[in-house]
Amino acid sequence: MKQNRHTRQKILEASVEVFYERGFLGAKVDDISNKAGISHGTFYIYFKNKREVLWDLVEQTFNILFEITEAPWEKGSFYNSLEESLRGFFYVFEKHVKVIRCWKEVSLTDPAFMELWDKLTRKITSRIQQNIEHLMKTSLCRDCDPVIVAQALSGMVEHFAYVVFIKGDDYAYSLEEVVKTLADLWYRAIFGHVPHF
Amino acid sequence: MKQNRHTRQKILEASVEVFYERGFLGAKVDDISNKAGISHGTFYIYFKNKREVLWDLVEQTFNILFEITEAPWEKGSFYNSLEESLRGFFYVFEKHVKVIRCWKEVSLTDPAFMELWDKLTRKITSRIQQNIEHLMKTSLCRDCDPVIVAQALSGMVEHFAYVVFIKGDDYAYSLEEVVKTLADLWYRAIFGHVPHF
Amino acid sequence: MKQNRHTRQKILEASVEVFYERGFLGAKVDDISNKAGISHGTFYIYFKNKREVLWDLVEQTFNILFEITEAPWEKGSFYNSLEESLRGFFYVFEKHVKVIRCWKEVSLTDPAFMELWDKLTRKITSRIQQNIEHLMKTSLCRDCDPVIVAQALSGMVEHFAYVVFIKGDDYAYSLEEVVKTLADLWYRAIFGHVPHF
Amino acid sequence: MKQNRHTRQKILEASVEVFYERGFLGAKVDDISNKAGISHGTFYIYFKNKREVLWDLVEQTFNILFEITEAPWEKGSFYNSLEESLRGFFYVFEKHVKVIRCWKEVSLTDPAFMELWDKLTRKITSRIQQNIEHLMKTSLCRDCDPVIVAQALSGMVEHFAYVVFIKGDDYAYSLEEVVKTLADLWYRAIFGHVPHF
DNA sequence: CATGAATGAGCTTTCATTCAT
DNA sequence: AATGAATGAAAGCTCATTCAT
Repeated sequence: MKQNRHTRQKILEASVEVFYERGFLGAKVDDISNKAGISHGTFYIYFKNKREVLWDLVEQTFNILFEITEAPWEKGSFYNSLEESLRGFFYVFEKHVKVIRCWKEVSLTDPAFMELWDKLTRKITSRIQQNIEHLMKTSLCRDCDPVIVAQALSGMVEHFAYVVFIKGDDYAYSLEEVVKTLADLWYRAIFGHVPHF
Repeated sequence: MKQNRHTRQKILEASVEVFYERGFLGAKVDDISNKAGISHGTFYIYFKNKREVLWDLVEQTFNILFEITEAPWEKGSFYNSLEESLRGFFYVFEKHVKVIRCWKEVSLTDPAFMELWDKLTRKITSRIQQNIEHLMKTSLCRDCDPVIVAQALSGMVEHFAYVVFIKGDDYAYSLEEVVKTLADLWYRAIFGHVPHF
Repeated sequence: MKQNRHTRQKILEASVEVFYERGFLGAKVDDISNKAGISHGTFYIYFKNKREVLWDLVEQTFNILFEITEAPWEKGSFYNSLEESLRGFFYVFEKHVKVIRCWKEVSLTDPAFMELWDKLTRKITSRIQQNIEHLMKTSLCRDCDPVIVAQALSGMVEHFAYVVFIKGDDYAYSLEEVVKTLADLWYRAIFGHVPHF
Repeated sequence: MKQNRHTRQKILEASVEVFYERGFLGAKVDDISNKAGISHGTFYIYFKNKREVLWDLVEQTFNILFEITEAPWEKGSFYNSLEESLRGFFYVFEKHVKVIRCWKEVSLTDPAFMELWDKLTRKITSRIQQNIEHLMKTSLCRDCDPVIVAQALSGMVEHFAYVVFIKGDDYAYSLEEVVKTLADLWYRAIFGHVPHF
């Protein structure tokens, strides 16, 4: 039973690497079992096929990401909360970037994965949107379509995470500086003036 | 000869659709030739394999996108230029979104496609970056790392284009409103105050 | 009509070269029509397929080789006749070596070609055999199985022709010396003593 | 593991037959796997393609043939040694004739196979050549170009082996008589007189 | 006659999946 | 549970041959 769980874990870990190196469609079950140090046939005891493996990985990632979006917004200033949120997002994104990349790859053709991604995205953007709507009500924020703004700002961050963690761009970004700059851009984009700390 | 060009064109057009529906790796040459209304063998008269077809499509798209980034920045106000640029970008992106999606899919595993995408991205962000650096010199813009800002803002737009044109989100965005909102966000993010028209 | 014959000839000539370069099975009709400077379809006006082309070439070669084996044995000494025969054989073999090589290649799997080659071989060896039998009757030749001897000696010559003309061995053979040496070997093998000129 | 070796062996054995029946280029992997009693896919577990199968077979044959040319020349009389050598050669040749035929077929178009054949041929002829040169020094042999003679005599034997084992000529040769006759021809060709036993 | 685009049968090769051990 | 040899469906690709112009 312990062995069981251990082997399953080995397959999951190996899959992350193989999916990342070759892409989901390019990954062969053989690559995975080799990397996991198990025989080809053993793979099929634990998973029906490689899609099930990815589904498992993606569900784990989904749950973690979904959870952090529910973390209560920090009490302090909006700017500090924003910065903290971004820092947290980048931290989790980095840890799961290999799975996320694969998730998005498969979403292009597999509706179930797409659905899950959308669910997460909707959660995130709707939260930002609510925040903006709240700020608009209290007149702190410029008037604009909160849906579009939420989409745009979350997109900006997600896109940046991709660039930083996946492409490993020539320009070596200091993560702290990125967080600070993105928070600045976000803040100003909404409030339309420079924050006074 | 005329027939020639016609068949080649039919293959290219069919490929765009098949690649979009099934993804590049999921697309079979048979699907393409069926959709193009030609026999299996004919495909191979015109292209070595499906990668060559995508390369052809991507090169066309690259050239168009590369060209529009060289269009001189409009004389008028910065805000108007920005809006016009975004409008132009969305227009072209929409026309080529199917190829672009595939391009990015393949870039995950094929360095040549990645290289071409990077070349485009670098061109776009470096242009934005120069613009920001110029604005910073004339003190119109807040002090910040121009590289990160360029990356973030172009990412915001690119990401939005994806959402609008590929996912066809439930929320039916008015393109004009999107352009206006993104221009606003962009403008405020840089200048840190509301534009006076 | 003249055009006709001319085109046919071009195909035959091109085929010889292509068959030689790529082997019969490796030769594509496209290679032949390209080398002949005609269109792909034109080939099929003149020949049913590439086998027919080779058959035509082989028949020509067969007729020439068959004919020279009927040339009357020279009046003079046996040794001189032998030398002259070998010289003649090498001369013709060189001119037709490309076709012959292909002929033998195809004979491995195509009975008709094999049959034709055998017919030639039987003719040649039976002639040698008769010669030997005649010499044996007149007691000039050592006693031995004329069939085996004929086979062996003709084989020796044919094999050498292959080496000289096809492989282009490192060792640059002087054709005259080869003829002389082979005639010597042949002569001594039969008569069992050195010839007195 | 035992199964493993067994299947590989079955493929090799089936290949010999199929290559012989259809020629190398005419042989289909399907023919081989059918004859071996395995599925199509299994073939590719053991060999990359049919060329690799032939290469394996040819290497085995090469090693055996190469080895026997290194067998020390028998102590006794030259004639007896010669006879024994020819007998040995015919014996091995017969066992491997199917592979040899294929080897020569492929050599026409595949340089690697040609190279290996040449290596063998050079070894054989150079050994004969040395033998002749030695005999010439001790004045036992007539003066002649040892290279040409070696080439010619080895060619005579090789050619005969082909005729006897591949074509299965109408004339049923007694192998013993062939060996004796070829030894006679060889001996007299070199020494120029009849041997006294 | 000449053309060359189009065809499709036929072959090669890969790899997810099964199953006897 | 674990193994890994065997399977065969599903692509990929080639090229001899046809046929409308």
